[in-house]
Amino acid sequence: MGDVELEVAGAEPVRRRGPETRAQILRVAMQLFTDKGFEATTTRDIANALGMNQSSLYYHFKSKDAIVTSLVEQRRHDLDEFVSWIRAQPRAPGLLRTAALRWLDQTTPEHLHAMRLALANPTVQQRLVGSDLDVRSAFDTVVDLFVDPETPDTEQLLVRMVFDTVSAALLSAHGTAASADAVLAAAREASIALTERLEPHRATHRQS
Amino acid sequence: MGDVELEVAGAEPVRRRGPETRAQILRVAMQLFTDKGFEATTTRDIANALGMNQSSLYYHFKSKDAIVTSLVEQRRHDLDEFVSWIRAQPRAPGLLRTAALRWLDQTTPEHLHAMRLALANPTVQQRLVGSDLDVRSAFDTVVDLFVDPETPDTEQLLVRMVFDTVSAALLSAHGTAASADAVLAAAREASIALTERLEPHRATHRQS
DNA sequence: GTCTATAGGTTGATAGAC
DNA sequence: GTCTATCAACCTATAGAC
Repeated sequence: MGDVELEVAGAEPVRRRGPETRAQILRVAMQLFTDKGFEATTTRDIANALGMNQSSLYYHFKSKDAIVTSLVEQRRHDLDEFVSWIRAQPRAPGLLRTAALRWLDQTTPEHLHAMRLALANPTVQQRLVGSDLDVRSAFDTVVDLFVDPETPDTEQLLVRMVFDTVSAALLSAHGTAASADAVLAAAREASIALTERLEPHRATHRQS
Repeated sequence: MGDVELEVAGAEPVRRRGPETRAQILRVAMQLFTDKGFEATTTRDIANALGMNQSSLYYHFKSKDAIVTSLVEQRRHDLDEFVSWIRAQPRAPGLLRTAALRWLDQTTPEHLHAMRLALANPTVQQRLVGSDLDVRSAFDTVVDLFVDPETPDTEQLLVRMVFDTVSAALLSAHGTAASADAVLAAAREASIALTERLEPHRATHRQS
């Protein structure tokens, strides 16, 4: 394989490493895991990108798994906050769109990185199913707010898709020159279009 | 890791293997690559699922890579057919939706399997970029029919998303009990909702 | 904190008998 | 066609010096 030794930090192998080596490892690992995938990225790759020895990583993390895990934790935390917020909202017509748009508004560039990482590593996510870091299970509770057991499967799925428009946009944008802003704007349009279909009775008043 | 030795064929390790061993290998490999990912699936996994020896695979395929490659080829072929069809269509208003729905109509269960495989193995797809089997490049030519260089990035991305609704639906459906039909129905709804936004002047006449 | 050295375990692939 | 045997390569992780 043409292993082209991806440039990671923007600079050469990081020469001067600040006091927060741990954070730098995470930054580099995030990039490599996203570009080459978790399994295809070796601990040597990460260490080399930082100009350090492979074994030195193990002073900061107890295993390769602990590195991804740490990366996922942050994302799971943000998600939990969103879930709390939405559970606290009164159920009102139009809440689906309101919630979806809020989810989009609070999506930072870091969130986008995290989503790219998740998209690039489905196996890692799958391995975390059932654990504290299971991302999908958090969304389940959100979806349940808008759906009851009698709701047709197709509609249940559409509700999920409303909250997954950012991932969908990232998927379609992959390999193109689309900016982060374009991705978010497209996701917003998609969320609006989908909710329009799920909550057609609108366009009149907006709740404060 | 709790390697639970996934049941693949529905039956125990395939006892009687027909004359088309090659096809069986492909079937099993498709399933394993989708469930565990290409890198995490060993040639031993594949062989065991078929009740044969690891080295025997190399009589039918020259390498592990050749197995995935063969899997991707079929999908690329179907895509090319769709591209030819759409290029032959006259450009008319509403073509975007017409094309998207046709794309959905011709989506067979096998296509869904192939898309699941692709979603589960982003790294494999990336490795194929630029080659004959690059799937995304085929879509580029489709998207170009509906977009010119001056089109805003956001709209370009939305057009891509119109053709990616099946992948998006599969992504959201992952881990749920949604059937293939529900996935396709949701994808259809999404395509309609998105094209409604991109081609708002409709709902009047439909071209024959 | 970072290094050298190395253990211990897999993995993809080949050689050759049957 | 399938098997046994085997290998070289590579990877994660640990031990211990500095």
